[in-house]
Amino acid sequence: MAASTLTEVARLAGVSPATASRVLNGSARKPGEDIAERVRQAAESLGYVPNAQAQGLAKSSSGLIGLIVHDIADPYFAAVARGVQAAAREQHRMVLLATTGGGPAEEREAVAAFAARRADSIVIAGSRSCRDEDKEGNAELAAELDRYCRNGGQVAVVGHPVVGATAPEGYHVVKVPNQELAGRLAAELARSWDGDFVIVGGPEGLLTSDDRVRGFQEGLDKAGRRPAEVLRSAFNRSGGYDAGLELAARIKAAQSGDAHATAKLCIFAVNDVMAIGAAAALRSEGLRIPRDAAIAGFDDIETLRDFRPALSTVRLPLEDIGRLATLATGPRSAGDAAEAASPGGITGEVTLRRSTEAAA
Amino acid sequence: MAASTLTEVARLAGVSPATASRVLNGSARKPGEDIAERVRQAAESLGYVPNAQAQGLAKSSSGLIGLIVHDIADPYFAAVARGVQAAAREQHRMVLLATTGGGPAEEREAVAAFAARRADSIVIAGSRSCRDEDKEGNAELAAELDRYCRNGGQVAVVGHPVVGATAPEGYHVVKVPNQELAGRLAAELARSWDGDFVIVGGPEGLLTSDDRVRGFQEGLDKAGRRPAEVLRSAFNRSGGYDAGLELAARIKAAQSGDAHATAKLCIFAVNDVMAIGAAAALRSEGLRIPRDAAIAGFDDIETLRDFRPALSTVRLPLEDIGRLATLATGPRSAGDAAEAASPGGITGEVTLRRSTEAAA
DNA sequence: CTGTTAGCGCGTTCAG
DNA sequence: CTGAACGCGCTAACAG
Repeated sequence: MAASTLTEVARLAGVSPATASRVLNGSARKPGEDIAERVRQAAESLGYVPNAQAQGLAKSSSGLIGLIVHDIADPYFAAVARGVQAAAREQHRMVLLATTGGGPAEEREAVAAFAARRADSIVIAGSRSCRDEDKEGNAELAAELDRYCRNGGQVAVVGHPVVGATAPEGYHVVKVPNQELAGRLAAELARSWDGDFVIVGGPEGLLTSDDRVRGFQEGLDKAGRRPAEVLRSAFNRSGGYDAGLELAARIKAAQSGDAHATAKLCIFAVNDVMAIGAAAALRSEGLRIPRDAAIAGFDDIETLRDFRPALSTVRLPLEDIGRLATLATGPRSAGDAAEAASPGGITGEVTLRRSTEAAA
Repeated sequence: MAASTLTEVARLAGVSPATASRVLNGSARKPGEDIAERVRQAAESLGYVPNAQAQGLAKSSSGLIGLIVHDIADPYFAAVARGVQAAAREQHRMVLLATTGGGPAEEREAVAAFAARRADSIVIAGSRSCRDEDKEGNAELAAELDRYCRNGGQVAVVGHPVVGATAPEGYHVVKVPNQELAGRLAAELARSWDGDFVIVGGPEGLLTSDDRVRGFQEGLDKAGRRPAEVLRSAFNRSGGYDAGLELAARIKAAQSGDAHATAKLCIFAVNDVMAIGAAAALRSEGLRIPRDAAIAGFDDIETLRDFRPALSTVRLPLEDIGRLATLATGPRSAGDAAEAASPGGITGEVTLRRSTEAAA
């Protein structure tokens, strides 16, 4: 009761399997139109569906592209995934999805699984970590990727290269100017904001977070402001919420204290989701934005754009990032075309909105 | 320069490929521990990665599960995808992702592609459509699914069966009580809301939308309220926004009109994303919620929970839905276990929040 | 232009 | 308990 095979189609059409293969798949040479039609009819009537596994085995190329994310329900990754999916579709490839929660060990597992499935390429979308506890995991991940590339696989990493990875043939990095953009955000904010700044960052060692923190501090410095204090918490909504609670307590203390000359705080959360969490915490403590504190994020997540007060942030073309990563691992021409389309690589845009307006 | 094969491992270990296969994969028969260790060492030193394509060919079972969504960046689908992914991972299966934009023709394509890859099962997460224009597409999709099931594939559809599909062996439907829940939402709203209701629905013929519209009307009826007018627009944020603009105009007209006795409107958008769009439109027209109008959604999308005013909605366990669909298509035991775990199937919960509070 | 042959890498009978 | 042979479905070299 299994699906019908090419051989069966060929038999029904009264030709050899090779001929059937030539007409049903884009072979270089075209059989006669008369016989071709017969084969097509046979295939149709049998409901023939080619076995991609067998094709892959024979051609050693699967048409599969593996995508590794921390969490597909996180809108950041969902947006990147959309780009990957769209580009894959254009290239007639299919996306294999793996979610890892961000641990290098699980990422290594995912790479191995993709390698086993003979995925033609792999896109790693999640932020890299260089924490000590991840050191071993990173090394193993690097080794796995290295082997994968040596076997002809293509890899694209968003943001930073995998820590410790040598850069073999077929290893691409889609650079995201997190640091520079965070610096520009700081510069723009410094223009309209007199008070102090606080940064709500992810765990130390998360490269994306670290870049944004560093860039923001640089921006402040160039604007002649003193460095911001950095609060560390989880790189998600709940981390932002925790940090927000802490900040709310401080703000309320300052407000009720005698030294109420303390200027208002501007909070920079290293991503939008954390910023929303922090904002929720402030609100739950009875504070209002931007009256009692300003807040800015990073990424410009689409779903969050209707949030009020509108969140100041840095727009990142997440979909393009996914698309670019995919194209980089695709056929030669596609990668070049992508490079030609956006020569400088990914770029973002500081977007100031209501949440950081100085007016009380 | 390709990956090393089982044969190479066997040669290095000085055994036959069959033996190597037996030790490296969970075969029924266990070779001697001494030789097993030698094989493992050889595999390790060669960096052997089994070829899943070949395994699949030999065993005719790929360990792949195909997931079809309208748009992976839509938080609804992203949440379902997370559940599917999690369940797949537990079963040591991998997820193949396809996004179709909702058209039956593209869904058919996706099913065919999954079938070609010999996915063991397919989960279809997007709402079904019974519009006339989709009739032909639905029929072809149904035929494709039918064939897939006949060839031993497992299918799970979230919400409604594919229109026109016979229900072959291996065809499961994860039922979602949209109608009943919408009815309960209407009932609860009717308790605290005196004014009229308006429904912002998706295009007519979108089954999920239709169910929610119908259920809401039923709920109103049972509560002794008159039926709500139904506005139709796209089943996404932008559709909600369009409808919101229209409603804003009406509300403003009513407010400035002499007959200002017109009671306030309560808007029910058939999903959260549309509700947020509608809310944004009202706001952009200078109206406030719930002062000038109340609004409720459906789904309880996680990312939207920090939205203010907090959105009244119906909580749907999206992740569980994905998980259940996946388990239903899995090994016999898994499906039964899932059924045992939630015997009545999916259930939701009406959640009233600030956006529909009657107090001005 | 078509048919035949030989693998792709692995699981799984069968003998030994 | 091990090894040799065959087949999974298809493509790519040859031969006709």
